[in-house]
Amino acid sequence: MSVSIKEVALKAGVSVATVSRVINGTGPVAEETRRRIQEAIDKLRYVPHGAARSLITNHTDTVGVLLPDLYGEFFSEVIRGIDHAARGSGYHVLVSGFHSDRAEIEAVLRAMRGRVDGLIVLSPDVDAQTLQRNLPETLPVVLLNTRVDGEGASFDAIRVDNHGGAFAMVRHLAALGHSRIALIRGPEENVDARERLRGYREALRSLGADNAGLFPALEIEGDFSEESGHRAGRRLLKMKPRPTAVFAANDSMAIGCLFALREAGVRVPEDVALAGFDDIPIARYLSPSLSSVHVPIAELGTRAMERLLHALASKNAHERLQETVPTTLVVRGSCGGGTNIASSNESKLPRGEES
Amino acid sequence: MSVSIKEVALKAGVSVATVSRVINGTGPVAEETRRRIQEAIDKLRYVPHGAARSLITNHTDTVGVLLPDLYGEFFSEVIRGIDHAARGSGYHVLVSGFHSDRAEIEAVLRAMRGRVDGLIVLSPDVDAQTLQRNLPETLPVVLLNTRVDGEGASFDAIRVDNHGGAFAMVRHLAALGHSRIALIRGPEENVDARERLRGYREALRSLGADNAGLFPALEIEGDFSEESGHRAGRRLLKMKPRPTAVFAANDSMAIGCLFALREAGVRVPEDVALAGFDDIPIARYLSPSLSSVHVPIAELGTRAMERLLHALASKNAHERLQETVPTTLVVRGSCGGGTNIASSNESKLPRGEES
DNA sequence: CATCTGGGTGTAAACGATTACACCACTCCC
DNA sequence: GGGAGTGGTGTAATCGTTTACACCCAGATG
Repeated sequence: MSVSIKEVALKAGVSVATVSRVINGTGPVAEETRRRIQEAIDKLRYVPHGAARSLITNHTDTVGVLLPDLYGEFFSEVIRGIDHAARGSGYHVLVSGFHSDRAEIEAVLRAMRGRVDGLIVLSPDVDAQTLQRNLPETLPVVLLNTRVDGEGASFDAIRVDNHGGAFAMVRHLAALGHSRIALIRGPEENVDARERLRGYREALRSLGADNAGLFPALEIEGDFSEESGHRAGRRLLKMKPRPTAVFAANDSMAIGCLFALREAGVRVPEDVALAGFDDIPIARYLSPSLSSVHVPIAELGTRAMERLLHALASKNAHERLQETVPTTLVVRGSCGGGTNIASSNESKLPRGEES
Repeated sequence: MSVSIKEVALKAGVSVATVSRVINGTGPVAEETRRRIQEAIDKLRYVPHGAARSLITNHTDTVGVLLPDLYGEFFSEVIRGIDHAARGSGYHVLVSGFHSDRAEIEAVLRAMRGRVDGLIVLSPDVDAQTLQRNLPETLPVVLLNTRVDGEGASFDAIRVDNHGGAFAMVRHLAALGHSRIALIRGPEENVDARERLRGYREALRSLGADNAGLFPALEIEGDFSEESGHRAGRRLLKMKPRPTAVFAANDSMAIGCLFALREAGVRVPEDVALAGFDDIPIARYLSPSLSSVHVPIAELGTRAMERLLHALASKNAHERLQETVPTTLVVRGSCGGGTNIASSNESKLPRGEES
């Protein structure tokens, strides 16, 4: 099998303790001894055994990341943000996906014991209770876009200002003169989707009572996938009177919808205005370029990691925080605010954190 | 600290051995005893300690994935494929990114010792030698799109048929009547980029000697990023005579280039035909939709994981294989093969594995 | 000269699990 | 009734590290 510290010690003619000391740079070692040991290490290609080490030191230098699905640009960006912050502090990242049934998430959670020092959980579908029950309370956890109701205060949490972003986008579309604004919803059980829906409804309500009566009819269901956006686009075209603007609860669905509209020969934004949510990188490269609510995705990951590092540093005795990251309105061609040459009318309207 | 097997044993009034037997379902245990132990486990919320367990059992049920960068859809797709296959077999995935300098990759490699049972390394930039030197030879490794020269036979390897795909695409463009076909190259040190370049050059050469004299002038450098594609697009517009077709060594650069062309009011495909490589999911949603060389990305990850599982099952005593995954030509609107309504002229031309 | 100091080193006990082996109490069978 | 099984359990070694503690041997100090 693999070479262990004992064999190094044997070869160098010293005890394992001394070898350990030169590896970790702890305690005094004579220069000559150090040289001999280093030589043995190199010659034998010795590499310390991570599991053994973390068994005694009680830390792993690894953080776990739990994601509901490894699909799409959103998650890859989050991971990138996390990995970046993690590596900067000498941590490794253990990524695990799960499909949202309770049994599986419990299994994954338990598998983390002894392998990670902390956890970042991104789970818009599963509530914090399930986590609570399956984790030792000594383990630092940061929740990302996860519903925390009531007792969630035992975890740190970061979430995106979904409500505020949706609200702002709908108001923007209305300001452009649209009165029949449709929404392509996200999945029912997803907390992001619910918040965006809430933002949409409240924006319409804030625009006057007569609109308020209309909105249920202008909501079309979707599940965040491009395909569901495509289906929604087709259903939308059959509605009469046809909506003059469509707000998709994420960019993937907006893209699917755009595709459906184009197939039908409907022009965007001339015939129908379109907007999405997330502002994934390709949004700007579509044509017309897609207006969207910008979410600083990678930054979200970075923030989460920073919070986790902080928890780790204070041995989880720190104050728990619930943080909301603001979103930004990005107006491009697809909602017809100006010309539809993508690059010329891009503008960012910063928004506060009111939510 | 966390609750250990000893405390469970104490509470249930049995020895740790019996508790272990209940947990792992090994050996006979009286029904009554089992019940008592299970009760203690539940009450104490006991979860076995992963590191301790893997120290003695000598396996971790975890595979490591090393990626040069966590950026973009390509990598997220690969991870998705790997994770899918891994979970299906009860393995976890430890993802780590690195920036391509040798020191960092060595550090990451060493950190894996004792934490993983096997490794999938995706490293188009770093050669296999460095790996060889920093890994115990008992560790199963699958290389993905990595250069293996000479002695690489000690690792399994999977790679994409870059050469064949590029060759086919250039031939296709030529068949459409283009004679001035430019290439936006990928980074010099990247093995995928090099193979695509080789395919491009050989295709031109195969088309006749007079073309052969031209090609060096029609190569523009890039680095696989959208931004470099954008720059390349601008340089391309200044060339005279202007190329009639552009083949970008990946889709990201094609997108950047498309953007540059559009800014300049140059129509695609009427004025300039455009094609990419990878066929990332958004390719079909651009307008015009992007012709590309399809690479089955997630499948690549899945295959790699399957090979790794096979190696694991045979304790790394299996036969090493070098496999080339075929690519497929996907003709869409951007290269002007027919009309440019995306959905109507999409076609896949299957290709063999000749390379 | 005895004592102290401190650098350099080894011994052995952890860490939290798994598992070979031994043991005991039965039943079964000749 | 004495072995041979067999189901149920405990003891203790083991995995590869780290680290508290003890030890030894200078040289310095009183």
